[in-house]
Amino acid sequence: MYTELSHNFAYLFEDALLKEIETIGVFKQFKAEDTIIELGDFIKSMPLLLSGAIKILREDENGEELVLYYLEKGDTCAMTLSCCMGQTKSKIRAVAETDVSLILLPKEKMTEWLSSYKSWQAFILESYHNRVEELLEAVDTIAFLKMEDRIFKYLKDKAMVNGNDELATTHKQIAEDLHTSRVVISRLLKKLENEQKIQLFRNSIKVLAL
DNA sequence: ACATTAAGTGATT
DNA sequence: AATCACTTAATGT
Repeated sequence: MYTELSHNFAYLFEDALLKEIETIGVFKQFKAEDTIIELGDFIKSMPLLLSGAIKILREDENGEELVLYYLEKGDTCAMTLSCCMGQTKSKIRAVAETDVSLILLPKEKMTEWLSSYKSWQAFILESYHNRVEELLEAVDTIAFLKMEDRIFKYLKDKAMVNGNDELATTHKQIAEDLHTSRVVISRLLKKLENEQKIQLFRNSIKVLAL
């Protein structure tokens, strides 16, 4: 675990902190599609992403959902940060996009290290900054982009975090992620295919214009 | 052979 | 962009 840890975080944290993370952190793995955080969960520890990607979704009481952004290696979850501070329930759902490995750190440590490690403080602030930026981008996408552009952006993002331009997904799933109907997705995907931007197959889509 | 799920399409709002 | 209604194609049992 230490090798994986230092591989991802050595440039961020000093040795003493890496050692602490190594002894205190709990290594965990998830398979693709596994739910990592459910809506309403109490957060008692914060994750450091070592590998894979996590999809962050907003969801209402009816199970209607909407993808906000993805987390990748070296990231941590901003929701976790604010939940650890305020003792509140999670307002988002986190689902493993790919196979994921991460380290869980108890929330007491995360606040304790804020004062004891400069590098930790910088990392937390930087993470907050990045998450806010991503949230704003998500808002812009929903507010200002037409559905057709949203789909294409979604496909590109998905290809990016998966490291694969062949996406194993269905029109129905895309519709759920973007919170629209399947028929709309099918139509616009067909249009994108005619524009030579993607190729459609049953249960998969190949993104051409990356 | 039959049922189920994924995807394509015209018409309407 | 959403919804309805219907068709076609692929896949599972």
